Amino acid sequence: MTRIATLSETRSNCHDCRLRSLCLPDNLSKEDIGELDSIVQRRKPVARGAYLFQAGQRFNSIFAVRTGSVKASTLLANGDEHISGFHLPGDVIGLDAIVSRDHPSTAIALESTSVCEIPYAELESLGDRLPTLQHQLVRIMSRELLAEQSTGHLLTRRAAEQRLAVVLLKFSERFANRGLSALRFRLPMSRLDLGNYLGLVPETMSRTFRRLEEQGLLSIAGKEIEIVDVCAIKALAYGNNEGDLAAKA
Amino acid sequence: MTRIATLSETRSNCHDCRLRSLCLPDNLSKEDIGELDSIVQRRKPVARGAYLFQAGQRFNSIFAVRTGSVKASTLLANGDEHISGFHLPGDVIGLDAIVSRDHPSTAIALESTSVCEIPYAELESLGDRLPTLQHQLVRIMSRELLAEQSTGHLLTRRAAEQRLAVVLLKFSERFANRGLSALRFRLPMSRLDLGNYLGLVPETMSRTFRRLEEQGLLSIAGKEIEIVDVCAIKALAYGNNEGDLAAKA
DNA sequence: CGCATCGTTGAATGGCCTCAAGATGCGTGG
DNA sequence: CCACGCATCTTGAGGCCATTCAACGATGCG
Repeated sequence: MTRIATLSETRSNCHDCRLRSLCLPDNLSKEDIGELDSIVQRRKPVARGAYLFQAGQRFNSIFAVRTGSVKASTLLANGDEHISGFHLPGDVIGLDAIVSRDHPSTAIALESTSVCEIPYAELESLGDRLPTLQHQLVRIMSRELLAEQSTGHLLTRRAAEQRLAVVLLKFSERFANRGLSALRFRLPMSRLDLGNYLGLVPETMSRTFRRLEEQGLLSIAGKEIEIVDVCAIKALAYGNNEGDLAAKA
Repeated sequence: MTRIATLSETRSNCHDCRLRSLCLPDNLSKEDIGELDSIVQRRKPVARGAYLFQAGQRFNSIFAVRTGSVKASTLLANGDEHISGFHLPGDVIGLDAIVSRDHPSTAIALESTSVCEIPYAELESLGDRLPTLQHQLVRIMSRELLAEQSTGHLLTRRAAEQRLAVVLLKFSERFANRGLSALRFRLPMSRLDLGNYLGLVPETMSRTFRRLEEQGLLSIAGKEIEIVDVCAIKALAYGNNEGDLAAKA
């Protein structure tokens, strides 16, 4: 809200952004980045719990997370919230709305979060002139599709411990891609939200975290997670899962 | 394998394709469709059980399903197969490979299946000249992303009956989009594959199908499915799920 | 017609959900 | 700085449902 903070936010640009390589400017020339930069809108941070956009709302822009984190959720017919994913800095949000006129899901900041807003009509026009930018948009969508597939269904089957192991490894990888530690990180969401995402109730989340800590695989302090035994976690997530279902001989 | 069948296949083109509106040619001018058509390769059908491509294989082309059906699967570290999705005529396959050099998953024909192969390098070049084609590619990827999100996690939570109800409604919708009946259709995959996709063992699949039939919601004859009570199925899938977990007051 | 894959049916085990209650943490206001 | 209130998190006991194990029936293909 202060003038100075707003200024320091707006002063930033794509070229100096340390998340550039994850985002739309990747592979672009210096001049092209300047053109992209001119259509990017940087606003003041979104407060914890505030909406970036709501489901059903008209789609106008995609958003790139600069700092903070965001959860994507939909409201089920019975009133339950269903969380479809979490977004970290460098992620691009709203790509699932391009095909329709409206946002299919709601985006809520998990903490104070600053985003770059990119009006889609202008991005599309710019892409018509800058093939490299267009290709990068397609690459980012392909990346999202890949991530969605690999997580979406690794969570369908498998026991609670395995689901948790998978999602922790996914976050570990994502933090590592952003230059942060792969073994010590802070999960930005509550246990309730993470459980919602995994299809587990909070009680099971609590018990499962405790079990993994007792087995010496994790060290937990609130939202701070330390992966103590990476090999064991990986084996649990992807490896020989004797407790798995549909085991083929 | 016969000469005539091959000829009748190769004779087809994008402009006459009845799946045009679901696929890349949608929104394109007649001339642009001709340009797209010139880079599309139509080969003889892929036999049941044969690979379109395998995980790890170099990515060169995307594929559009013309007739038949395809399952996408990955091999887990323990040797289990994990099915990440099913593709019907009009679907575009391989979009998740654009970001990397290699295919992340394997595509296997569930029946005799004919596809259009579209070399991606040529599509990209063509897209640089034809903005409408480029936009359509982005729209298709957005559509896939949306579908992946909505199915991927509706299956995470929920009981067996609800998972089955959700997936049957998804197929119903997809068949309807292709001009087929929304209430009577033939599932192209085995119960084992469908169970794998849903994270349920074959025994549970069998029992769940039978239970829905006994309740008068379905009529089943092998792979042929008839949805008898659509409302009840929808209520089960999305509605008031008292047996659901994480119910919020 | 024989074999292999797929599908079905029946018990028993185990894991996750439900319900209930207490503990912890954190932001707010006194 | 402390007290309060609320949301989040934890812990315990019990029940339900999907998996497991085992065996049989159906189907389809050579």
